[in-house]
Amino acid sequence: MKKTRENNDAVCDVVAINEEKVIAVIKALPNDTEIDDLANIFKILSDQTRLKLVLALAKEELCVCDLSALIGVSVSAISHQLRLLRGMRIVKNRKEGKMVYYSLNDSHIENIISETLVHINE
Amino acid sequence: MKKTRENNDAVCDVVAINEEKVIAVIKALPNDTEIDDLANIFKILSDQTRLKLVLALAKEELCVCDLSALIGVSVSAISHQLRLLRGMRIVKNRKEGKMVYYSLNDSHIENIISETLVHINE
DNA sequence: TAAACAATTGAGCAAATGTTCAAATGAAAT
DNA sequence: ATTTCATTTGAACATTTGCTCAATTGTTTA
Repeated sequence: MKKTRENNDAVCDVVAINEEKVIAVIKALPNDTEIDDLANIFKILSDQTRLKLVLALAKEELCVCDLSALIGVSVSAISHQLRLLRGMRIVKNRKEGKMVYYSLNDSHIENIISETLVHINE
Repeated sequence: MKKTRENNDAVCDVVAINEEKVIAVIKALPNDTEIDDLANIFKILSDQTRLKLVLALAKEELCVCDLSALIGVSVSAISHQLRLLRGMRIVKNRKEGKMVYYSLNDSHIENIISETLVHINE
């Protein structure tokens, strides 16, 4: 029951259970930047509100107020989430008087979602 | 400055800025279950550790210890995340003595990821 | 049988997340 | 000019998340 340290840590005691395999896999993996980008795209789509925003805007250009009614979430919450989507250049907006109209700025996102829908309905 | 309620809530004061549009979009959206499933898939891929697990297991069957070394996260943390991935049937495992080998249980996931990689490298 | 060890599990904790609330901004209408 | 209203913004808050730590399980080895 020694507890010097390193009891449950990253590296297992066996020097290398499959060092070659591990190294080969590491080399085959996307690089850190790509993995980071991947995770960020999945993260932005992982919230129901944001996902619905993207799905809706893929169909129609809509104002914040409409989006709020459509999704059933407060205008404020919608606005906060739109900000994040704008930050990732997934949506863009256009002002018309008091109103702000949002639309999709990224057709690839639709492909990602439809690919995932295929997966779900398999 | 009336604060009866409903000041900042879901529905804007204008009776229907674009009721038809909104209703049309609602009808065009995936149903609630599908949206929920979509969000859950994106959520499970939105964490770097889990994403790396999936990417690694897409290349090779690996034991928990190897995965821990490969990703650089404690065995315990890896095990916790593998549990979630197992829960979503994204990975499966196989026991061999003390060791547990994990592999991908879902080829669709690879398509989703590669579709997203295309998007990133555009 | 006891010791070793890969893996799992549950509790605890700090950080991140999504919402609400209240106030601010900016454009249109009176 | 003042009011109205769509939208934005920042702070506060509760919840969720992913990790560590310690203990446990189950299998192999001595």
